[in-house]
Order: sequence, then C-alpha cells, then structure tokens
Amino acid sequence: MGNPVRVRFAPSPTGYLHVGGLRTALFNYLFARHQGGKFVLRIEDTDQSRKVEGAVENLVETLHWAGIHFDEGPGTDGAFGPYVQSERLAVYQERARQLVEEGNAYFCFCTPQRLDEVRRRQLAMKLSPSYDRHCRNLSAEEAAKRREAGEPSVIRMKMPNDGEMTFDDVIRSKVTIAYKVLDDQVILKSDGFPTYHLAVVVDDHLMQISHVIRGEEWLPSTPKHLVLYKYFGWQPPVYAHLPLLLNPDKTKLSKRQGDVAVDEYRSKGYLKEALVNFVAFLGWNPGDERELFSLDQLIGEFSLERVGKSGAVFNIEKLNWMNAQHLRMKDDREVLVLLKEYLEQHPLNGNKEFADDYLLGVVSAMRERVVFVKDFVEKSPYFFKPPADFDPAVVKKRWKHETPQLLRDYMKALSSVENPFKKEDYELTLRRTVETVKKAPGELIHPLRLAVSGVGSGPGLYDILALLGREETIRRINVALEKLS
RNA sequence: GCCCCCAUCGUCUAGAGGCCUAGGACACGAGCUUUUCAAGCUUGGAACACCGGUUCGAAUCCGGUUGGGGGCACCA
Repeated sequence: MGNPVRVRFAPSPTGYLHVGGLRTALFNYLFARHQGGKFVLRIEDTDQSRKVEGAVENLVETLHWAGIHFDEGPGTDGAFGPYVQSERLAVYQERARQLVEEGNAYFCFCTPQRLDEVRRRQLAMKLSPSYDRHCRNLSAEEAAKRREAGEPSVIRMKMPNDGEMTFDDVIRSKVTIAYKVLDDQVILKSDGFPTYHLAVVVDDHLMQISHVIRGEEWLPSTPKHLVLYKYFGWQPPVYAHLPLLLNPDKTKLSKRQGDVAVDEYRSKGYLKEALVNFVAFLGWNPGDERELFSLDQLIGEFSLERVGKSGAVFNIEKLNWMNAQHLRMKDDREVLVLLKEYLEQHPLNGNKEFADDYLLGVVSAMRERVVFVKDFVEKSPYFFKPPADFDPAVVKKRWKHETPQLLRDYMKALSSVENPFKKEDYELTLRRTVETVKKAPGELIHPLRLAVSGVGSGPGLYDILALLGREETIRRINVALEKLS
C-alpha cells in the first residue's frame, strides 16, 4: 500500500453549489470512502473580486444536505488547516519567493495595459496569446530596485523553453503537451494573493492530497502544476480529470439552459437520494445493469477505473424518473414525514391539519402516481380540500341524464348501511345500487369519481371514498349535484 | 488562431478482437391488465461519425478526416 488516500473538493465560493460541483465533490467523496481515505473541503477564495457573502456556509450546507460530509475543512479542523486559502497567504508568498530565489520564477512589472496590447498584437497576427516574457531576464538588482521604488509587480513562473511533458491521468491515460505552448503563468498577483496554479500545488502538497479528482477544464493547465511540483521537488498527486457535464446542446453545463444550482433542484422537490444517484451516473456506472443506488451502495461500488471519458448531458427526464423510483423505495412512514414537511411549508387554504393516518392513506393511494412529494397535493388536491370545480371534459363524457338519480340512489344506500367505513363497503353498496336499476357499474363509478374529486383520474375510487369517509363523500356528491345538474 | 480532450440509439450508457444480426435505462409508439389515471408486464422503432490500415476476424487496435467540447487572464 502506498500513501494514505486523501482527496479534496476545492470550490471557489462564488455563491451556490453547481451540479457539476456536486458531481466532482461526490466522486471525490465516493473515492475517499471506498478507499477508506479522507475527504477534505478546501475553499479557493484567492480572487477577492469574486467573493460572495455567505457562499461558504451555503456550500457546506448543501454538501451536507446531499449527504457528503468532509473529514477536514472550514469548521472541521484537521492537522492541515486552515482550509480557506485567503487565510494562508503567507504560505504562498513564501513559496513564491523561494521560486524566485531559486531562479524558477521572476518579478514582472508589466502593466495590464501593456499586457493587453501584447495580446491584441498577437491576436492580430493570428498568434496564440501568451506573455512575451518581457521581464523574464531582468536582473535581481533591477527587480529589487523597482520594487523598492514602489512599482507594482507580480511573480511569474518560468516555463521551460522547449521540450514537452507527458503525464498520466487515471481516466485519460497519457497526455502530452509541449512546453512552448505554455505561458509564464502569474503565480502571485500584485495584491499578494496567489493565483490558482500556485495555491493548488502548494495546498495539495501541504495537505498531503494523494489524488486530484477534478473537472476536465483543468487538463490543459496540469503541466503548469507539474512543473511547479518539479521546481519544489515534491511528488505530484495522481490525477483524474472528470468529463464535463453538458447542456442539452452539448456545451459546458451552464445556467441560461436550465437549472444549475443544487439548491434549485432541492427546492423543486428533488430528493437528495435521486440527485446523488443521478449525478453519480453521469460519467460513471457499475458495469452491469443496475442503476438505482443509495449513497452507501455507491461508496461500495465506486472506482475511478469505471469513469468514462466523454462529456454527459444532464438529462432531466431521467432524473425525474429516478426521483419517482427513490420516492417509491421509501416506506409510507418516511414519505409521511416528507409530506408533512411539505404541508408545513406550503399550507393549504384554511391551514387544515390532517391526521397521520389520513395522510398515510393518501400516501399509499398515490405513491405509484407521484414523482415528487409535492405531487401528493398537486396531483390529488381533492384529498386536501373539496373540488372547487369539475373538469369540463370529464363532465361532458361522464355526466349523463341518469347520473343524478344514480348518485342519489347511492347516497341513500350509503346512509342505510350500518357501517360503511371500509373500502369494501363502498364497493358493495355501489354494485348493489347499480344492480337494482340494471346499470353498468361504470355508469356510477365515473360520475361518482368526478363528483368527489372534480377530475376523471386518480387512485381507485373506493380508496378515495374510504379515505374521505361517508360524511364527506355525501357532502361532495350533494355539492356536485347542485353544481352540475 | 494555437493546444488538449472526446466520439455506440434523441439522452445516460454496456461493450476491454470472435460471446454483437450491438445489451440495458430514460423518453416515445403499440398491446395486455384495469372503473379512470398511474404502476406493472409484453412489445416496437432507434446507434457503433467517416475513410484507410492491422488481423482469419474490428464497435473494440493504429493512422487520418470530420464533428463536438474544453483551455489559452493579476478567474477559478
């Protein structure tokens, strides 16, 4: 066995957790747990201009909601903190200075305007934009003099002039890039903050990260990181670059084309189980035909070897299906808890309280027919309040001349039954009622459903009646009679 | 423009040279079941981007083409 497995999820706190971020976090988490390693959360807030108030808290909260818990991170200190990069400035500055002293980096005094001009010129000449290394050969003395004079500067790393680098990636095997297409990257900005490239290398090393599992957008800059490892004389981690999550038009997943924030899915009523399961299958699969997994099962099965290379479109239809599946896997009691939560947050008119037993009845009647918890209310509102109106199409189809009489007969029969409190009693009574007048059951069943629910579809009629109870059933029939006759 | 990555049904994917007249899932169509709607079951249509090689044999290996994506900041 080699070094202990330590992985990290390192988002920048720009507001909310993106589903792509969730996927990256999840893969890191699954890998860590499967391997018996540690999962670290590190906040990459080295761009002051992109700071968003409360973003870290929100990020952590969302991760926890999804069931992804970190072993070390902000507020959960391990031996390698702090885990927020803006609190580690001195570390980066010292390392940057070391690089300068050893001749692997240099001070650069070029102004943003000059850089801009250079870039424009290069573009005009159809060259790829990169720093022209104007300050690379400044003497140490001159650099010191200009810095003392108060001239703003950054530190750039020196890229080798020629040759190429080949590195291994668990997902893509070997990747080769020529040094000459790589820039003398800024590693320390003029405000004293590091750029991503320096911070990520220093922190991953100091935090003893064994595997870097991150999005494919980092693949082209990995050689820069590797060069830094070489300059520092450190052993680089194992890299695994995950395929991107895509919009339906195959571009990199972004808002404008649907929801992208985990919070949005959460508030739309997606179960964390479904979202996690779904996102895990974007780029990974267990190799057989199972696809419904709990988080624990994912941990048990996950491996980087089974991660694919090509981007995956975020397909909401399948997510919906998975949500329904996960909802069905829960027993009635668990669903009851979710339903009560929903009811609390979305009070019906009159704020009526419903007994657990009643709600449990609704759950078992509707569970095969819902995708979201909210559907219990939205797809069968008649369980929560009497129908305000009646579906005209159904009225037209089912409400016949003889209907009112049939309904009256049924009410009468119901009233005379001793104890019509069981589902079977509603059915028996109905069959007897139609038999006496020589009608088909359907001639009463359909209008009766319409009368009590206002619509033409739903759970078994007798389930509805039994839940509503005799009194309410009769009340609703009378209202329907009044409104529809 | 330059560099890197990728390429199987509309979508997510299985497939690591013969088991592939390419399997599963979502979505879609049909049927069965049923008091309705779902669910369930059965079933249908639907893909190896293209061209060359290698090989007795290629979705699988190699090369090229095309297509798509990503990256080229004092952003991550």
